[in-house]
Amino acid sequence: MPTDANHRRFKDALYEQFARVGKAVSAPKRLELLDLLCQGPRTVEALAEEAALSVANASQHLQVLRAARLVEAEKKGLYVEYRIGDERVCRFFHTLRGLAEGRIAEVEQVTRAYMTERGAMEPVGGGELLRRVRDGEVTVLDVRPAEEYRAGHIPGALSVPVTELKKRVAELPKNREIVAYCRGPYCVMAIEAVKVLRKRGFRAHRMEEGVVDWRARGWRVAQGEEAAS
Amino acid sequence: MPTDANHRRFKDALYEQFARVGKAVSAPKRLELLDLLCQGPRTVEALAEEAALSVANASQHLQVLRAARLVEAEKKGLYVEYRIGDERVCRFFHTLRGLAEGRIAEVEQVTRAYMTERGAMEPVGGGELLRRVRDGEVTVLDVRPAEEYRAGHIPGALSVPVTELKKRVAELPKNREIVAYCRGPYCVMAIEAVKVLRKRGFRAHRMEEGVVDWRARGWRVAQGEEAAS
DNA sequence: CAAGTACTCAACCATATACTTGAATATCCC
DNA sequence: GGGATATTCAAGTATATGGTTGAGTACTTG
Repeated sequence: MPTDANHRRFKDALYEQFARVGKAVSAPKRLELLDLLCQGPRTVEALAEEAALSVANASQHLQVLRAARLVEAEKKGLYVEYRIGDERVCRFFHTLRGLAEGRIAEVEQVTRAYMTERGAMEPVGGGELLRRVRDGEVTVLDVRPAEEYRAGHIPGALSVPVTELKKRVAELPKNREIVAYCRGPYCVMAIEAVKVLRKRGFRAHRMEEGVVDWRARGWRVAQGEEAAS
Repeated sequence: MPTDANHRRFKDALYEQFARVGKAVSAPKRLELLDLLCQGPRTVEALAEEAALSVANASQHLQVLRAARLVEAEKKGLYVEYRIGDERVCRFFHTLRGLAEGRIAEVEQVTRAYMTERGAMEPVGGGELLRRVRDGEVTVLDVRPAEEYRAGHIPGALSVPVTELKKRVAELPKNREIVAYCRGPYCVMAIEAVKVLRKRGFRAHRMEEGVVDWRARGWRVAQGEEAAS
């Protein structure tokens, strides 16, 4: 029997399976959806809205992601809730993103251009800031939408979506340093929040890391509403 | 100014850059090339041969990988040597493969079918075996082609390509346990080697892990010829 | 059961992609 | 310089893919 031909067939079959994952992350919009889903489960409509897609198109992309087993869908009454398949999927996405950041110069160019135009401050972050956040030395603000906070947040963080920040600024302690975070390094919500806070005299900083990075470090992630104050 | 539209443009540009990496790993053959390159640098011809591609086609795939900055090319006289861009690229490939293994059932089906047909033995491996290999408690055999051994091998391993094994079996110590490794879990060279060795009365085992896994653990990888005995 | 909502399906179009074939380029060796 | 070799380029083809539009399905609510 032609064992060489068999070997070729096996390899082809194997890499074809691996490529299912590759194909799933080969479209920009699917990466955006995946990124969003790493922040928490969502309905098709919500995803379409946030990624600037038609609902039908979003649905199709989600089915591709589902076929590659990267995301899962669950029918909840009238809605279909999509969620990330498991923790490793987010890790994988982050690995891909990190690789692109490290090796594709255009990534930095594109972000730098946008961030400076937006007047983004130094993207404070890194180990020291993370440690202070973890040890509770600062007031931590989660400025993402409330559902994302509920799906998972840094323990001790207050949920103040950036859209409500101006209204609720009185709730914040004036004398303590504030660290705001959102979805990650490319998310502008925390940048916006810091701008607002500084204008009002707070000592505020932005943390680049998001919940996924937090979890990746093996630190605990809290779920649900914030504890009563 | 329409800052919302700008934001959309930024996101689109950003995810498009990330997708360059995704697109690069969306074709089975490119994944195979990447896998081979993780074992060591090679010429276009050698890659085409091993991946069962025409030279022109291999060249085109390699250019796609290069455009995504995953591999690098260097002209060496008449040949062009392709190599992995950096360590992280191999890690990324391994992450992708691991994700596919963990989440796509077909991967296991396909391998199980082929492995049992080939009469593969239990895929011994895991922490304990790795430890014994690292601590030099067994004779370690690198059964890949000699160039791959030269590009990087487990310290202390002997280079005995599976193609030469039968001729050179006399060089091996009869009383010590032997552990053979090759490119990784889907590579059949070590399986073949173990089969040959056991038939000749050696106590031989296969290790699933390859050099990339070894390096990923932060252990030292040796390069060049083996030390004179 | 009728109306409304959230999602999926089917058909369609434009473009992108994998692969082939044959020619062009670059380098080495004589 | 001329011939041989390794790689890339260019053109062509069949198929796959991302996106649109409009109809279909499944569930909820009145």
